[in-house]
Amino acid sequence: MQLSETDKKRFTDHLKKLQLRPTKQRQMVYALVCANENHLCADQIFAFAKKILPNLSLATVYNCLDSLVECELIREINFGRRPTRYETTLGEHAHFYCNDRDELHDIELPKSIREQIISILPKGFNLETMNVKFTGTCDCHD
Amino acid sequence: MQLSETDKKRFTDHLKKLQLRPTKQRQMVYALVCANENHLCADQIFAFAKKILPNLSLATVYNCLDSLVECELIREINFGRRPTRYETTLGEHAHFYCNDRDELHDIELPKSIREQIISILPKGFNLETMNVKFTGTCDCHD
DNA sequence: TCAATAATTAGAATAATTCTAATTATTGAT
DNA sequence: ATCAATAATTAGAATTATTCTAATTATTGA
Repeated sequence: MQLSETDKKRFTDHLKKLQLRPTKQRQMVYALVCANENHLCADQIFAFAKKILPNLSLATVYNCLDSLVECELIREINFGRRPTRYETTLGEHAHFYCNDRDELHDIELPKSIREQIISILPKGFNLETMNVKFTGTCDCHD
Repeated sequence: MQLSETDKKRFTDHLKKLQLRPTKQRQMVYALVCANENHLCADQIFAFAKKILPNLSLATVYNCLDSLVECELIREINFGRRPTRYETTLGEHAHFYCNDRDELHDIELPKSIREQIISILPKGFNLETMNVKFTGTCDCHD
C-alpha cells in the first residue's frame, strides 16, 4: 500500500505539472491503483482506502481518480456497461475481459501493430487515445 | 423507417434461429438502428419509436435491443461512461468517438490488420469479440 | 379457437456516477 | 510561523442509464 520512491516522485511531479495538490487521499488512491494488478473500480478502491482513512468519502475517491486521470498518472478502462476500472499509465497494452470471471487481463500489444492500427485513421481524425479490447473466456486462475 | 426486403428477411431469420418472436416493437427498433448512421442509444430510439408506437415503453426498447443483440442482428458500442449505442452487424470496423461532438464514426479496419491484432492473444484466451476504439476530435460535419 | 408461452407495459428499484454546499486542508506570500 | 486565498474533501442528495417486477397483452402451434 506504500508507493516506491520512484512512484512517489512520479506522483508529485505529475500533479505539480497541472498545479494539483498531493493530498493524502490522492496518494492513497494512487497507491491502490498501482498495487493492484486487478484493475480495481471506484467502490473497491473506496472499500480498501476507507480502512486507512476512515473519514474518506466515495465522492473523494471519484474526485481523486478524475484528477489522477487528468494528470495522466492513471488511465480508465471501460468494458461494456461494467463500472470503470483503473490502471497506472505504464506502457501500452490491450485488455482482455473475461466474461466468466469478470476480470481484466493485460495483453501485450507490440509497437508495430499499434502503429499499424493508428495508421488506419483517415485524415481529419485527430487521435487522442486508441484502445484494443477483447472479450471472451480464459483459462487463467490467478 | 421501413426495412428493405433483405433486412426484413434478415430480421425474421435471425430471430427465428433463437425462437424469438418478430414483434412490431422489435421490428421498429431494428429499423431505427438500421436507418441511422448515427449509432443511436436507447433513449433516442425510444423517442423516435414512441411517435409511431405511442404505447411503447422504454423497458421494451431495452428488451428489444437485448434480444436483437442476442440474435446478432445488432451490436452494442460502448465508449467510456457514455450510454450504450447500437449498430447493425454488417462488416467489421473500428470506431472513432469525437469528444467535441459526442459522435461516433465508423473507421474501416482492413482484415489483415484485424487478423494481426487477434494474433497477439496468448494461448488460453478464448476470443469472443475484439474491438478497436479511438477517441479524439474530428473535422467531420455530417 | 384455445391454451401455452413469450413479449410488452408502467413504474419502482438499482448501480454507478455526479452534483451541491459546507467544512477542512494546502499553498504561497508575508 | 501566520494568514488569506484557493483547492480539496466531505456527506448526502440528485442524476443517468439500466434492470427488475408483476400485471396485461400478443403470438404461436395444436
